[in-house]
Amino acid sequence: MGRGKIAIKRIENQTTRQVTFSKRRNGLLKKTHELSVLCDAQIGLIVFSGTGKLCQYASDPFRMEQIIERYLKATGTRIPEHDNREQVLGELAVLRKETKQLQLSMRRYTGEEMAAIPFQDLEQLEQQLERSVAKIRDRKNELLQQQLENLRRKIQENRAALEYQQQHQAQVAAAEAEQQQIMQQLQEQFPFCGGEPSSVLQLSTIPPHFSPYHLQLGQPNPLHPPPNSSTDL
Amino acid sequence: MGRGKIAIKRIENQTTRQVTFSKRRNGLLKKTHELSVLCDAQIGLIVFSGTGKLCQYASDPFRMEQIIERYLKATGTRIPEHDNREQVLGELAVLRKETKQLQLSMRRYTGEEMAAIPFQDLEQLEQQLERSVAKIRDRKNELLQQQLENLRRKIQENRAALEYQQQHQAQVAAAEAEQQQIMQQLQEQFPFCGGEPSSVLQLSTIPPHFSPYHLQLGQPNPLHPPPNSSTDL
DNA sequence: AACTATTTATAAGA
DNA sequence: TTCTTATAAATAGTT
Repeated sequence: MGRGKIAIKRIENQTTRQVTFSKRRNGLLKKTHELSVLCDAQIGLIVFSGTGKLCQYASDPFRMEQIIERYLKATGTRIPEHDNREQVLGELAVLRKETKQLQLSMRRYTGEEMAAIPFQDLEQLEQQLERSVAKIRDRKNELLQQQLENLRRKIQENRAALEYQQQHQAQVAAAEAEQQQIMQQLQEQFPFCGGEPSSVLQLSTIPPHFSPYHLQLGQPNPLHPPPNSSTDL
Repeated sequence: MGRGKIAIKRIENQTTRQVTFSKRRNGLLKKTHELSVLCDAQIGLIVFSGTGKLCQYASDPFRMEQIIERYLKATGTRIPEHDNREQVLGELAVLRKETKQLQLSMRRYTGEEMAAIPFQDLEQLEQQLERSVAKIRDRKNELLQQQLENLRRKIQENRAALEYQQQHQAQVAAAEAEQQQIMQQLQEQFPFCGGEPSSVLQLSTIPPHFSPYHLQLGQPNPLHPPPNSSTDL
């Protein structure tokens, strides 16, 4: 059809080829549509041009995927490597088996389902469980020891702080008593003086090692630990 | 084209529709082929007739699957439910998780990997294991009891058989002795007779309760158990 | 893209 | 389905 007849073989002239492609592609789409409408057919058409451009037709209420799906189903074809299907199914099988095995093991470890286990295996299982229990007891002991150690240390710290405080109070009391005594002696020797001694005199009566710089509250002095601090409980 | 022009809408007459389908389908296939050859295009055509029959065209060096594959790749489409893909992947995820969990449980039951378990859980685990061990011991006992019972029964059977045999032998011996005695007496009283007595006389000397019908070899008589059969061992 | 001479497709009938 | 054939439609080559 046309001014001349042409042979059905690749058109060598690129321009002519592209023009013809354009014209005939439209014709093909039109014919495809007409067939699907006139005869109630489900049609999918996929065209990749020589330059790689895609053009498609799918008869109306459907989409190309549905038609492809129906095609694959009808022909029993699978798109290879469209997914890693085989691989996934393989892993699934392996996992199913593994899970089943594990569940069985667990049931044996919890003492269910023993009817099928022969005596020898029961013996082994028992021994394994005994070993597990032993390990768990060890671990429990370990934890208990740690906790104990923690408590012990805290108690020690508390005691050290307490003892230091007590010692301090005693020394303060001693200092106060000494001061009282001195003041009393002063009053006896100099009854004409007022009740308050000079601050200079008062300060000099406190022993020099009680200056604030020697106090380390809350932390026992590691060089001079209080007595009985390291052996009991 | 043809004797008359027709509107592009579904042909209601079924025969006409099928005839038209056949003609136009051929035309479409021809046009498709021509386009693919003339213009070097990759074309896939899928046609399902109104009656469900499939007809297809794929431009030559290719097969339909390749064209579909290229199409899917080009459009980034996935065929939904082309398999139970989602379902499979879902199961895979679940199984992976389950297996991991089971492996962890197993490791705990075998006493590995306890570093992360708090004391309370260790306690529980220990108790569970103790219960398992108890169950296994029960089961072992059960099996041992069964075995014991089997042995006991066999011994009993053996003893019964043995006793019967002994008793039988004793009675046979007694009968033989009796017979000897009778024969001796006979010979003393009738020295003229030959050494062999009649078979009738011989048979009559065996007690009647030793007929074969009373023998039940291999199964002790439950109504008359042999002495000492139920308390020892 | 539009034109048009010609080829091709096909509707209706057999 | 296939053949026939009048006619509609498609399109090759041209502009």
